[in-house]
Amino acid sequence: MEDLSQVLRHRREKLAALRERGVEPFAYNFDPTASSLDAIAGFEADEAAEGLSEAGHGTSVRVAGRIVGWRDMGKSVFAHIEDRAGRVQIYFKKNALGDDSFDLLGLVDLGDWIGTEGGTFRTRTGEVTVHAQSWTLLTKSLRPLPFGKVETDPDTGERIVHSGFTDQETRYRQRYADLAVHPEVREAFRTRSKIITALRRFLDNEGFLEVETPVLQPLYGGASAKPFVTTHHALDQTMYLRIADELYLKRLIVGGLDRVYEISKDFRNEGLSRVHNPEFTMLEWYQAFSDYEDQMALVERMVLFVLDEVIGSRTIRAGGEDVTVSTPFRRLGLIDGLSQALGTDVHEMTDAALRAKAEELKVPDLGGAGRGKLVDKLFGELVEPGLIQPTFVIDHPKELSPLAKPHRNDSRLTERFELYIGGAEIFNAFSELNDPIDQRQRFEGQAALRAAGDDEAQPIDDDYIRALEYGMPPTGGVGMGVDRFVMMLTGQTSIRDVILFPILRTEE
RNA sequence: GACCCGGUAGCUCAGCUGGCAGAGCAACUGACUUUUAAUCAGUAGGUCCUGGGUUCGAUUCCCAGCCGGGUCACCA
Repeated sequence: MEDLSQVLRHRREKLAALRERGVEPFAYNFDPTASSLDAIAGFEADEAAEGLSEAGHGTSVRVAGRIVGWRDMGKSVFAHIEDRAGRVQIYFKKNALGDDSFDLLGLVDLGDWIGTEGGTFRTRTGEVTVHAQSWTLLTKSLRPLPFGKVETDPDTGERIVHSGFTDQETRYRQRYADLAVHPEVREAFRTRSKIITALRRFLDNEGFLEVETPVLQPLYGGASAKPFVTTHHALDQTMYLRIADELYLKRLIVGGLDRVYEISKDFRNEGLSRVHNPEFTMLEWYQAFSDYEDQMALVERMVLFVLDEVIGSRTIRAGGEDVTVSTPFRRLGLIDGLSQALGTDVHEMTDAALRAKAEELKVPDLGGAGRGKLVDKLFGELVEPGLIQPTFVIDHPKELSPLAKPHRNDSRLTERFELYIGGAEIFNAFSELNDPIDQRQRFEGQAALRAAGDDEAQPIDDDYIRALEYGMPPTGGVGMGVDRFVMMLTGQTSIRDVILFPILRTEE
């Protein structure tokens, strides 16, 4: 006999007892006629139409679900089952089921899946309930789920959970158990799915084509990040998991697919945090003939569309404040914002003065940061945390943006924006650099940084240059961190709460 | 990577200054045919994260490690 804990042993014993009595504990199928909530709604409709039987029963239903509540009264049992729609109470009565069927209920546990059929009725306390005429075990659960006791506050109707399942580590490692006992977690991931569907619908309506580009790439690019590296054996070739989709999508613009988007898993070999998971979901789109101004307008429409379609409110909880989203979003030049914060025109400051300011503020990890990086660090320190209301931060220094087009009015800057909401960066976009000669120079600048030890500088992609040489029309492009977008819309504060299976160290 | 907090029954947690390991819920046995945190009576259940050390004796103190959470750093 396996060395099982007492609770697991009891379940195995019940499994054996079921088989002894000729019951298959792992059934093959069941055919419900209604969801839990449909069963309740059906009864209420019958009741309103005065269509109940003399016994007070509505239409008979077949429902199936996981047992989440069990109150044994001796010769009757009240249980709750839960399915995708919600929960409904089942009433098992000995003289309605017969002795054999009723006695088998003794081998049922919380967490088992069952199907049942019967008429619906309203109990003395008013709850619409299925009066079981028959029931069947669909799956025996051999491991107890960590259900809390659920109480409904009689005054407020609020759901109070006692002794619930709260250990973060176990909830992430055993997401199946977390989902099984937490309807609100299931709901959060349904919302995530709806948000992604809404994003797709929005872009489809705008005439974009959804495409798929390589996850395994011979050369990575499109962002500054360390990649995961692997080997393809047959080709005997080093491959990288993509860190961004950008360069492949822009190749498609060159090819004449002039509005494309991709929703992808990207991978960055970096640390984990509340807002970083090494594997994360990115949405990128590229639109020919548009610039970053056009894309700011598109992003505004997109955010409102998703809020209206999915959340049903334009007020969300972000960065610890209620944020009411209204367009147009505020625009703030990165240099202007920093100049205001410093009380000095940044353009007038020497590199040494910027560095001195950064050191004064104890900005960490300055290293050999150049002017652009200093400006960016100072902005991040002084301005970013206050960007709670939706704000486009625009016109970043050139050296920070090797794939962005030079600003039409200021060659030191690029046409770029990042959208901040709740203090978090969620969108990043440019007027895309399409001059292949300039692009090669930018790549070479990156190569120099790389040679100087910056392992996140972007490698030179000759094939991408070749594509640009054929001619890429003026193009606006946007990248969005989907996980962070979902966090923002749903008020979650950890990225792990919007990713079903976040990365954790392996057990043992 | 640094710092702080945590790891005890299936779950949620208590365990004082080192002295036989505790509760609630879940489980098990019994009672109960409209209950809903059902109720009542009883029973069982432990690698106190791991490995060392100190001690007559360690869940407790010390050291090292593992795993998680948080903060910071990194990640434009």
